[in-house]
Amino acid sequence: MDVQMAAKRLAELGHVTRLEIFRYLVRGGHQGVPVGEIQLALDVPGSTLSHHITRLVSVGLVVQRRDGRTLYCVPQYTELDGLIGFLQEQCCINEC
Amino acid sequence: MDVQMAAKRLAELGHVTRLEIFRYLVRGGHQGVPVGEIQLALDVPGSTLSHHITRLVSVGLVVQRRDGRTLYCVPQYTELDGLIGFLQEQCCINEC
DNA sequence: AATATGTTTCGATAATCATGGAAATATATT
DNA sequence: AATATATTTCCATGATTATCGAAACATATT
Repeated sequence: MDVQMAAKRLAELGHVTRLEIFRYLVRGGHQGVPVGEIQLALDVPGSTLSHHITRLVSVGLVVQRRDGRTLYCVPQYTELDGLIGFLQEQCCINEC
Repeated sequence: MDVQMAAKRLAELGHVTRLEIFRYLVRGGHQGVPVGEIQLALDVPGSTLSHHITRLVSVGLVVQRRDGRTLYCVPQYTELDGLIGFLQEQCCINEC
């Protein structure tokens, strides 16, 4: 992962609401969580929530899958791992 | 580390210039790097650089130490570790 | 086809952030 | 004290972001 992509992903996770959304998704597992369930759980207005999810999707941290009327949001564990790896590489040059 | 602090730190690292500054500091080691050296290395105008460093300091990712005329910027490895830990906890609930 | 449910897009407003030149501050040297 | 070096603060401008109600869109059910 290059530094631009890392920065973009860090920026998207760098917002409390989005970080909480992502956390909620990760806890939900690989099958994904419906947008409506996130809305209920985190108590965020639909339009605001949609905006934040769009941003997470735009950097590849979340993927959406539709099943009938419900849209499932699936956290991309691999991308998060990559981001963690990037930070660790930075850190470990002089530390680990 | 609570979610607010994590989000704040992620947000500050979520900017290419700041991420590059931090990377440069980490590679510089524990003794720290003078502001002027960062400026030279990354080719950022002084006022802009100062602004970004201030932000990194404001969330505890960098600490400054003065020696004569030069201000050394010291990356806080422990805080970065904590942030990485936070992300890993999120990730590992369903994955690792 | 009409209605209900789930989610997004639109649109407007307020807030925050990024940028960099010029001037100011702090410390050192002569 | 005058000058040089290192860095910041001030200031203004432009850009991006956050917020959320209302309306629109998509899919399902009756």
